Amino acid sequence: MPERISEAELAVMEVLWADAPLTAADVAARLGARDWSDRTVKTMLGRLLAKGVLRHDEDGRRYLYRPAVERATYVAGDVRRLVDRLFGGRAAPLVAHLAEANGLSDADLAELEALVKELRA
Amino acid sequence: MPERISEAELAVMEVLWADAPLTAADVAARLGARDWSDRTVKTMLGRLLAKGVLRHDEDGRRYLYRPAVERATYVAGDVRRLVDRLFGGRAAPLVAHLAEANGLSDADLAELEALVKELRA
DNA sequence: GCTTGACGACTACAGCTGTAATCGATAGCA
DNA sequence: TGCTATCGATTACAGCTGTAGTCGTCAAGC
Repeated sequence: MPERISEAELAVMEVLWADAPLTAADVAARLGARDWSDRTVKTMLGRLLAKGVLRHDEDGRRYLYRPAVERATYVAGDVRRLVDRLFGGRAAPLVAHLAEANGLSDADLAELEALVKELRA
Repeated sequence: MPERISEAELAVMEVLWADAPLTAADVAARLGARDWSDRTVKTMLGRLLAKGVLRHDEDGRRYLYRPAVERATYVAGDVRRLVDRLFGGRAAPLVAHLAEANGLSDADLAELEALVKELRA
């Protein structure tokens, strides 16, 4: 059962995937670009705890937060949802789409060629 | 400005991308698997009209609905959002992820190899 | 010791989403 | 011509999301 993480919640997760454990204040500080009130950050942390994708340990009177799911796990779930929703559950058409949409540079293609070669070996 | 389409709304769009124009009743009939009340289908159609992704023409006392955006356009936008959100805006890491996550079968890899070869030519 | 500031818990509220119900007009059948 | 089934328009309502504000407590400085 892959827990859904919303857009704003994801920003918080990214901070903690990059560095953990952190206090709520630390997280807020590292979300400078978003310019949220620290109240808002607290709300996000609370919701993420409720969803089970964050853990917290007591540190005196406050909490230290850290991810309870790995980024790769979340990413995999999200990609799978996209593939299921829009490409009939098959990855190959998505790759074809990326290629056709000019989403792949020459360098990407070279890299991809090497990757394919390796996987087929 | 790519209009967001929710999960349930997408089901309605898929019906109309597959065959249009259709009446509300037709759409409801083709959503059998979802088993929605036709009220619900009407709500979806109304919201999709408001979002500008559907058009309707009058047909006597009722409407005939058809898409105002192509499926490929919507898919491209959605894929781009995913790539931006989780892969730093670069498509190659997504492809690598798909490969590593065993999302690609042997047949997919063969197909992909041919595709890469063609694109690099 | 008393005050103030930090912290977590709880509450708020509007917009979106899923899932409908109700209302008013009308078209077709009896 | 009057009743009923149908259609679109409007309204409902709970849960999620973005974005906070309020409250009670406790710790640290004065």
